[in-house]
Amino acid sequence: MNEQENTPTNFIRNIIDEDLKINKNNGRVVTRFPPEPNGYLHIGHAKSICLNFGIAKDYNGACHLRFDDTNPSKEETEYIDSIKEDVKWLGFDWGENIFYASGYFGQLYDFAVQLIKMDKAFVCSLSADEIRQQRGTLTEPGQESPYRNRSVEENLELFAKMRAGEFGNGAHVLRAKIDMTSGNLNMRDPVIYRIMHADHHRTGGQWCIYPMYDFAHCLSDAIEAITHSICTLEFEDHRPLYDWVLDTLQTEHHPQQIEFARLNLDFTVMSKRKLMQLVNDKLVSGWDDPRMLTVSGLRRRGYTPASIRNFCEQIGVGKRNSRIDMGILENAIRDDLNEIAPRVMGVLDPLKVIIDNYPEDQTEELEAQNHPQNPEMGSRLVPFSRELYIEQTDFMEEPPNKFFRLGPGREVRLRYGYFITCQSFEKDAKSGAITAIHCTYDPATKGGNAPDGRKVKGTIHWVSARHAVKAQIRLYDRLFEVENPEADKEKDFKEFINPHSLEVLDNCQLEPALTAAQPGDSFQFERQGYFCVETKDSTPEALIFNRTVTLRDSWARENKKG
RNA sequence: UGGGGCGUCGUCAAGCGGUAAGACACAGGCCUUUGACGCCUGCAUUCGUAGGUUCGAAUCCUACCGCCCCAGCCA
Repeated sequence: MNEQENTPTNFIRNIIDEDLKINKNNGRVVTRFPPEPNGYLHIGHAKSICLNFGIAKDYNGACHLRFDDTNPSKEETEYIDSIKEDVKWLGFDWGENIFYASGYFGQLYDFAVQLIKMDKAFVCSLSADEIRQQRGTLTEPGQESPYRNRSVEENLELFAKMRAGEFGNGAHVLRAKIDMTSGNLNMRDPVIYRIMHADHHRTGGQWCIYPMYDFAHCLSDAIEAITHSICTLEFEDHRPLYDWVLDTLQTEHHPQQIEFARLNLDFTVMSKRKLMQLVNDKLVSGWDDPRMLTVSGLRRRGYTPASIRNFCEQIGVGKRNSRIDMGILENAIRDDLNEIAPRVMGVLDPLKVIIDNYPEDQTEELEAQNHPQNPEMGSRLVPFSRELYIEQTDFMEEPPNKFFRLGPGREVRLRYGYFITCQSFEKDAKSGAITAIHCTYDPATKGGNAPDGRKVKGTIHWVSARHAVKAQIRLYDRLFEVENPEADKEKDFKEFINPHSLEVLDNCQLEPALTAAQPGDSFQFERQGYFCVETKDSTPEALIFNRTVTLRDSWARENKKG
């Protein structure tokens, strides 16, 4: 499907439009997506990616991919690789503009020295606990550190020694000298450098002091001459510090920080920390478990890049804390797959049908459209024979009036096949389960049309038993049972995991054309939903499909209503 | 009791002083060899509340009310 040509506007685009009007930044627009490589990207990051790269694209600007790798104790190369893969897969291109905060460590160090020389920063030798105690509270001002008035010379010397590795972790920190009485806690002489004897995944053992976010981020933005630095709401309180650093250092560029509301989705959690817990506690199979709202999970589940981009466009960008309905995400993937997925027949829960008046050893090849709305996608031949499988749910012993499917004496159409009428059925005496049904077919209705013009209300899918390919199908449901797993203050979010979020069906019967399906290929199993070939576990000998999303089912809804 | 934000349909969200877009959801109807898709219709006399300014306010002013974020040597 086509993505909308004109992206809906939002307050950030309005700001940029205004900036352009007054020729701010000489008309340049440069954004950046700055992930910390400490986890996999999720749908919330996708929103930010679409926002930043989308703006760059629409304003003929650029969007930098910059890894905010200032904390070696949490970051790993594995995450860098996955992030790059995910951004690319989503359809965005950073071109030459890939950067690392760690690439600026030298410059950042020099900026810190400059701050010290301006008497705007000092080495503080208080412990972490002491600093916390002296920071004050939300309503009381903090106290100034006893080390606040060290001489510039002493600060310079101490900072050099910090860098040289003469002190252990935590012995000293470098703090900006701002205002311990500020109502904004971030301005109460924030720590901007800490000692951390740890190898960095990119700079190795070169450094044993690392800059804090508030110092590294704004300066990285300035170094790259970013024009609009878009981040989430919780950084609103940091903006004064962002501006303070750049103003005091009088950097050539001073990007504008703009905050927007992060994405929250119903029935899931959206923080890397919590997603990591699910992985580590083995509650899911990994970061790319198809139930995870990670980019890699969605990809494995069968979501397309276009569907995610459309979703991000539909939800908009604002400053309100909101919670988006899962239905919007599902609608986005249905919308895309409806256009592009070939149609195919597969029976998830098979029920044997014997067509008593069909010759025992006969087989026919019936033509089926790959996409009824798009004839260009062609057709295929589907084998038909005396014994078939239909969906267990397509037969009822005592069907209600509005049930359009099979029941004793009822006639239905087999899609692209024949009209069949149920004559009798076999039932397991003990369990009461229907084990097989006997039908007769009308040879005149081949292909699905009755020459006498008679109509049937129902059309059901089927598969020839003799020709069927057996496959495993994994059905997914929302990972959590409650709308907001994080809302309960008493209970841990993991207690709300939906025990039925994964259901594995091992006896599915598919039409033989599916043998040729390749990992990642998506199909619509008619009347069921969209499914894709599992990328990790499926083999040509043992096909495995993931259900991406069901089709809308107004019959099920009607039933629920009662 | 400090500082920073936010309050427009069930859920998102436009709107920027001229008389409430759109999307999803929902309800009806049409179409149908997918109870899918598609199509049509309906869906906020009202914008957290109360005042005020104005010919005119969701948009400006004032005061309340409610919700979110901040006390990492995390980002």
